[in-house]
Amino acid sequence: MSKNAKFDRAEVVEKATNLYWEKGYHGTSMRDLQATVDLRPGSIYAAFGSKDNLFKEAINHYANSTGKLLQLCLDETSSPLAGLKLFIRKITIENRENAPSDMCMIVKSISELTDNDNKELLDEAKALLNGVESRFADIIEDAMQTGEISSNKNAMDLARYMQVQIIGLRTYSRVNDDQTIIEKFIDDIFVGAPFH
Amino acid sequence: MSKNAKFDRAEVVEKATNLYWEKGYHGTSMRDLQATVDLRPGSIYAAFGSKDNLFKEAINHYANSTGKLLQLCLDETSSPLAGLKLFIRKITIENRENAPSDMCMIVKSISELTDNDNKELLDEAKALLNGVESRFADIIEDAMQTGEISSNKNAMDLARYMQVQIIGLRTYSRVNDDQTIIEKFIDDIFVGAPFH
DNA sequence: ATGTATAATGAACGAGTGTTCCACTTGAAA
DNA sequence: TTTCAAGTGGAACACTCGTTCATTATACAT
Repeated sequence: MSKNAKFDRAEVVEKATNLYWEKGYHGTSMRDLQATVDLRPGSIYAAFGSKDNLFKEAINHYANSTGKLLQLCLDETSSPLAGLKLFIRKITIENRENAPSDMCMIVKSISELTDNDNKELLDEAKALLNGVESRFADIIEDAMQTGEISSNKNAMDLARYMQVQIIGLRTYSRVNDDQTIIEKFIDDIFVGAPFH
Repeated sequence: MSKNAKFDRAEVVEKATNLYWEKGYHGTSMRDLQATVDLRPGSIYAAFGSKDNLFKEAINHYANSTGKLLQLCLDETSSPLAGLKLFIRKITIENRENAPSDMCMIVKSISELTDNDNKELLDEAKALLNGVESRFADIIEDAMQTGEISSNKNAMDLARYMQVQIIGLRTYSRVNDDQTIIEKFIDDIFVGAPFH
């Protein structure tokens, strides 16, 4: 063996994630990254291999953190739907000021990446968004089990509905960030047609 | 006087728009543009000034075309809401294969541009999206006049609701492009809570 | 036919891109 | 204390970026 006391990898990924999240894949240069994670190219490339690879690790870290936040919301509320609602409130309102961007990093990535130029990263982002959707479906099935939602509904349909509302709302909130309007919209999501 | 038989400016803007729409602002290089509009840098810079300026013209052209499409949909249907629904169907399903991207170019731009690095273009895009929203509000007010919608609803609220649904659905359709699901979703938009 | 103002061309500029390479440093094993 | 594989720093590479500008081509007025 030899030396192994390097930088804190988790911390580097966290910082890289925030930069990619803010500026997007194309808007972030390796020199931007080098500066914000305070590492020289040699170290970054030894640890992550390429800009693409670092991005992949970043977006996975993002999805992971978001998943943990969702679980936290479910744990501190009394029902699946209440947890879901708290989660939406957190990402659209409460965590807004500290977040690098108003929008979901996965959605931003899906929006800017193309099949022609960045197929691999795009597919990664799509897979992660699908992961979120099936997590939503699980939660909704829990809600059907407890009777919070009528059990003759289709969980996948509702999960999809949730997904569209959140994507739409977060993007919309970049143009109109009136907090009361956003809050009202969140309330309306849960009395929307698919739930009846 | 002297020479004035130049290239067709409208045609150049159209081609530039499609490229920006597909690849985004950062993903499109001036050399990409030079190739697709078949002009040398000198001509482009004489006519448009800069990459930013050309983008501004492109996104305005896009908003204009979309506005015309919406009007067309209203003209060939029997009610404001039917027109709106046809419009949504067109942009999400019918025009899909010919379009450079599944998503709305304005939304893509709002998603990728930042206040720090591209404030001017971002503000332009936001203004255009707000323009769409007030157009929606006008249409909804028409629908209230004809009794298609209860007139104790708030037109701005409904316009905002439409906006969020369209943004969410178009983005979502990039991950799941099952046509029957998209169609079902469009139907559901118009029986959604805000309409009752 | 000639002169002239304007448009189009494309080489070139400096700065920035992702990435590589190698000399240097480090710290655990011997 | 010596050894040496692994980690780090930073100059440099080949290329691309947005943009400029001197040159050449063009078409109208005379």
